[in-house]
Amino acid sequence: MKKQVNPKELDVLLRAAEVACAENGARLTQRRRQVLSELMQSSSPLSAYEVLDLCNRSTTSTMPAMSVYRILDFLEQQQLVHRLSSSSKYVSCAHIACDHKHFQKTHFLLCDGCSSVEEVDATEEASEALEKMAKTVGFKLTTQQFELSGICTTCQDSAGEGL
Amino acid sequence: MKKQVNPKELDVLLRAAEVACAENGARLTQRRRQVLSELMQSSSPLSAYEVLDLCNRSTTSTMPAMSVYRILDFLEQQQLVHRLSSSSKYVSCAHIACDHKHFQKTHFLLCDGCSSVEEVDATEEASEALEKMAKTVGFKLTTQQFELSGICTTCQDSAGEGL
DNA sequence: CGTAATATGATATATTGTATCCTTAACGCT
DNA sequence: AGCGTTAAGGATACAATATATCATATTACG
Repeated sequence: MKKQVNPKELDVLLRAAEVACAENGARLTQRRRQVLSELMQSSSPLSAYEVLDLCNRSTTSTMPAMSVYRILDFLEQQQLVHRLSSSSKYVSCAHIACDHKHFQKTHFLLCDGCSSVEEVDATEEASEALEKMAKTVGFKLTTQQFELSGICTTCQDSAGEGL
Repeated sequence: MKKQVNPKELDVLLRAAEVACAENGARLTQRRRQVLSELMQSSSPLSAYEVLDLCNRSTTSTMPAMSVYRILDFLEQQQLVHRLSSSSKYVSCAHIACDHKHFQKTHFLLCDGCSSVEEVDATEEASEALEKMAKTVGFKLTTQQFELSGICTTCQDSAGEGL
């Protein structure tokens, strides 16, 4: 399970996100911050409309769905959130506050049990094996980012117990 | 580019599909055959509604969208078609007429250029590398099937020419 | 300040996918 | 063949996801 972030951690993350945007000549506006914040606080991926509901619950003004999609697109471009195509949901990037770089080789491990998502880097080994695989049919890979289903440690452990 | 199937090849494929269903105690009904047939004849993935339109264009009676989804689900269970989650589209399986077995380790190479799809088996090497990668964060993979973007041979070749 | 670029609001609509209830077709059995 | 059971498909409604477009507001910056 993805751990909950406390207010202090959240603040650190949001500041880091702001810096990251600034470095790209972009701005982390109030709305964008709000959307990102909701995703950061969620222990599992959220749909665009779930994000919308959370945003509109926590403020007086109401945001249209269109804005959420626009903002999610923006945040995705900034590598601050990732879209999971297998579920049409969004997660905040796990590497916002560290100096981690994305090389288009990030993978997502989706837990069948608790819906949590683990973001991992491709190993050189895996990456090369996939490129080689593609090469056998003449394909030249442009991106490597995919979603693998499985069972996380927590759910593996709890499977034996209780029920 | 996926090659076009001629009527004779199509017939062979459909017969093989019929046999495959029978082996599972399932039936390839007229409607299911129709849906599968449309997918087999398409050189690129089709959305459910594209399939629907093709079906309703080629017959007098009209099928509701619900039926297409039901049938696509059925065909997917029978491993006769695959759903590409990155585009919400469907392709017919490349291994209907051969004795190929699916081990939940089929991958799809999606060409950015021509939208064609190549279905390939995971190599042992890639599969193991991915399992190992997952294991480093305690994940146990349940399925391995994903979609990789790239450029196919044809599009690579034509990129240098012409324009 | 004025203006261009960026961001957001508002509204409409397209696309993808499900729920539900009912009718029809196939199958298994005496 | 007749009958009950199950599987398949039709009809309708609607939910969820996503985009197009035009108007307004905010920001950057000369």
